Amino acid sequence: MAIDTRERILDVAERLFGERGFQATSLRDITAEAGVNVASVNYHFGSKEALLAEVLERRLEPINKRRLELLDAVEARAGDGPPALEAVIRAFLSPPFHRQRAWDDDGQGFFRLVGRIHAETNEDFRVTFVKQFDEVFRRFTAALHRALPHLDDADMSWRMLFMVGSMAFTMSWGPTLVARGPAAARGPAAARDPEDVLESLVLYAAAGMAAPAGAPAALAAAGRR
Amino acid sequence: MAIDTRERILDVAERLFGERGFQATSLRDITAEAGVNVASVNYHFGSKEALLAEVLERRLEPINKRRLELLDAVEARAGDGPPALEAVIRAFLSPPFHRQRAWDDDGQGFFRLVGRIHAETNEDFRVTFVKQFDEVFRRFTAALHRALPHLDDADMSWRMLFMVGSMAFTMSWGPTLVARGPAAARGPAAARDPEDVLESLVLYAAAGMAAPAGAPAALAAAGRR
DNA sequence: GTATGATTGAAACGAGCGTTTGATCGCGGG
DNA sequence: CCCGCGATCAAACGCTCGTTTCAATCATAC
Repeated sequence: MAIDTRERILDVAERLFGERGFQATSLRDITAEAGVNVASVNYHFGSKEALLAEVLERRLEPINKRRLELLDAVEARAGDGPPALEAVIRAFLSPPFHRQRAWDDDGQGFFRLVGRIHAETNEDFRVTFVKQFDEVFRRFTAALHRALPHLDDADMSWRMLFMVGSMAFTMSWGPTLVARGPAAARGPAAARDPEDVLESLVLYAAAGMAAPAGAPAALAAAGRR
Repeated sequence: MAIDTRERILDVAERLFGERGFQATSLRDITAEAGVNVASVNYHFGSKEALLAEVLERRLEPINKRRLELLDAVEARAGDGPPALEAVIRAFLSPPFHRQRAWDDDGQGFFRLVGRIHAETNEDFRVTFVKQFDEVFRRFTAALHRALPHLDDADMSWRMLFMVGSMAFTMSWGPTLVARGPAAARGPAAARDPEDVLESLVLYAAAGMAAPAGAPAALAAAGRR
């Protein structure tokens, strides 16, 4: 019926998974909206989980490729010296945002899906999901270590987790807050361009990353407990 | 059968919702593990969603109360001057962490649940969920505005979103990464005390919050695009 | 000791799920 | 012309879900 059944399923699934979550979206919801038969999902993808994997990979692959390209450029510019912290962080954060030209764009489905996926599905799927980022994490960890030599491995790991958390949360909640959030989180100009939010996030993450390393609690304990 | 059926259900539900997510946990899973009848959930709570709401409220209410107490103390100490940024942020971030004495503690269920819940359930539930934080957000927004007068409303809203994102993500993924994360996110000392992670997060968030305000993209566009 | 209202129990309900089946369609190559 | 094959379709399968029913049980006050 459709020009390309596979593509139609992927498009609708991306949007619905993003809007309602993976578990809460049924294959019948997807296929009805795409105007295709229920069986076509299992025919083309094998299972609902495999469909999710393909939805994610279709978008994440180019995003992670772009991240590495941008990092290459930043490191080339730095030569032998340490790369510029803000540039490294921008290389990491900007690719997913550049799919999102406006908060109510068509790309919103994927945008929110990526935010959601970090907290959904089971432990096994998390491991699979994380694997897609292995090289990206390795490269960016190394670059950030060069830019921030005062951080040890543990500090760096946790701070990267903080940064990813800010990003994921913004992608997941940004559209909600802009559209109809609580008064406290909706300033007069809160609904800014996604590009502005990216800039804001880059500044925030760069400052957070560059914060002085704290003493372990074991050492500070006497003064605090 | 049990000493208190209600309490047993709440305890098990908290843990399973945290481990597997809300949608992926069935009432039969919960009641079987709690050793009570399936019907008792609907008898005591009315529905599965109402059970989730009660699981959350049981923990969030004291946490938010504690946040406001700590903020009161910080503001009292500041007198008429601006409150100390790091102290305000610590007042916000520390209460949920203080339930989590170790990464494999009993409190882990709730810890992960709070992280999860930010990305799960439907849009309607989000609104309900956010309402629980109305006063907390208002008070902390005001305090942070006093500590950081250079930020406008929009900047402040987004940066608070970033901070909450780091917190939620850490609560959701921390246990996973500590237990069996990817090599890149597992330094030799990554599995530090939750208290250390809290300190790390406070430093990160304080530095991020204090970052200079960026120019809107519209103004910076010429130089960037 | 029995009446009473709260609680628990086993069983079933109807709906919806992901998946499978087997017939049918459309169409390019022999 | 029809064969073969990938794609699509309606229908059904088996299962699990949240919820409901209604009888049995318990604790307590009289």
